[in-house]
Amino acid sequence: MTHTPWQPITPAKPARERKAPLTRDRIVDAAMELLRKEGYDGVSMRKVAQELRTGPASLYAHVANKRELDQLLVERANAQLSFDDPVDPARWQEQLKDLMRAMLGTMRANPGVARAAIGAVPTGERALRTTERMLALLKAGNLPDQAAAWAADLIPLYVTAVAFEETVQSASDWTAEDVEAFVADLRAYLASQPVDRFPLTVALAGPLTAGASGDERFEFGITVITAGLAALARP
Amino acid sequence: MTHTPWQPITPAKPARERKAPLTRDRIVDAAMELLRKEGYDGVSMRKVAQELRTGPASLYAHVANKRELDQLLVERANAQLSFDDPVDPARWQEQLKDLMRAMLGTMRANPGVARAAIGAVPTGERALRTTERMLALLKAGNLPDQAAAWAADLIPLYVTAVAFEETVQSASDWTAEDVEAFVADLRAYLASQPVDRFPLTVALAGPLTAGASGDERFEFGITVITAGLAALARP
DNA sequence: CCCTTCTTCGAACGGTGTTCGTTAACGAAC
DNA sequence: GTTCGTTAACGAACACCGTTCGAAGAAGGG
Repeated sequence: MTHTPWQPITPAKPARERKAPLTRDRIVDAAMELLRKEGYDGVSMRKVAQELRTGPASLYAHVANKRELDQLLVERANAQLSFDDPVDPARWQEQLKDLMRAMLGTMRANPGVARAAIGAVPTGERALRTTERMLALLKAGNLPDQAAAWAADLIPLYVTAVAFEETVQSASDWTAEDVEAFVADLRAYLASQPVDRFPLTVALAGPLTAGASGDERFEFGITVITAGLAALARP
Repeated sequence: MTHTPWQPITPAKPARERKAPLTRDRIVDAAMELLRKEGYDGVSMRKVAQELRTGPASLYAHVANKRELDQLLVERANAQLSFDDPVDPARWQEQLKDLMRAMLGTMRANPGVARAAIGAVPTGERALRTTERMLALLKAGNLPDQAAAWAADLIPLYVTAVAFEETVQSASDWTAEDVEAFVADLRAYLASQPVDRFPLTVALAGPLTAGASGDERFEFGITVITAGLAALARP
């Protein structure tokens, strides 16, 4: 209905322009940029493809699926971690805390990575370096093998969960003031509960909503975990 | 092309059949059933509506959006928790562990709830009861207010993260054998790493992959957390 | 009986991950 | 130098998703 008969059906030549070849790395680059710019939900196969001036189908020649791309993003973020100071058995607890802070740091620097990392067994080379470091610190703390191994599972789980919670909270377009207002609302809500049914919740409405945006909560968490691990150390 | 001229254009009467009125509860019921049957990804507004023999738009008169429905599901699952034995200061650590076990239990019984709960501040009435119970146990353990409050945040975070990891692992169609095979593969992968770069990872390949499907890992976690909290108790 | 208010819901919008089948490009073999 | 086979690129489509709009029916009050 739109083209006259003498026009060829195939529109002459799209003349596929010569462009830089698509590679895994270029895909991860583009995805990472998108992740930093727009968060996890901003990373879709379509947008990544568009960034590379192509269609979504082209990506599947280099990446199995979205989950694999997610894992590659986690791996890329993990690569930013580096452990300079050598393991010092006398300071293993502080060094372990430093490692957890660093892990949270990279996740904060790349918002959305936590969402991709949670519930994905990290098997990349970079993740292995982190695991190795963690195990070294735990063994320096004289933990039994099984305890060290399970701790190496527990720690990333906690750090990732914290980071994930943060990125959900600051999702999309919340400003610092929005968060503050939300926390204030929550505090008021808790304080307004019936005292006879929830006496402690009402009494602790303040502490419960304290340090929501700061690092104090996280510091508390890593203190608890480190202390708990130290309690398991062999004499 | 299908109806003859003398038929009226409008098909007489859709005669909207009289049906049980849609309510919040019926929607949550249907969603909960779907959640249990097909996991979190099986719960979509469309499928819930279909289960109720209506269209997705109908749900929005009773539920603000998907996030609210998720929270209602979490609330529903929380309602299954009950705390019968009174707080006993002498046994606060064991009682706290029991609470964590119960929380994980309800999340396991309703696969997908963890996914809905993670990163959502629980403000429902049932969630408050859990918080209250937790605070009571922590205060029984002589923890300072701020420590108790932050612990009441840390504990659900950990339990939810564990449950979420489990539901991702057992997502959709993995059988117990599949999980076992995956774990075996992972162990072999870890053991095959270069010894000079990852000595501990290689040496601990066994412990690292132990107890993946059992409760030992979780027991380890709650032991660490409880011990860490006990270390913060006021003298 | 009418008028208002609320519920229901078909249709559509703009997104998502993924697959299919065709087309273009390139390296090797003749 | 030309042909051939392999592979990367990609347009189009599929089957979904959450959400919105507007019209139609039901229900209640005056």
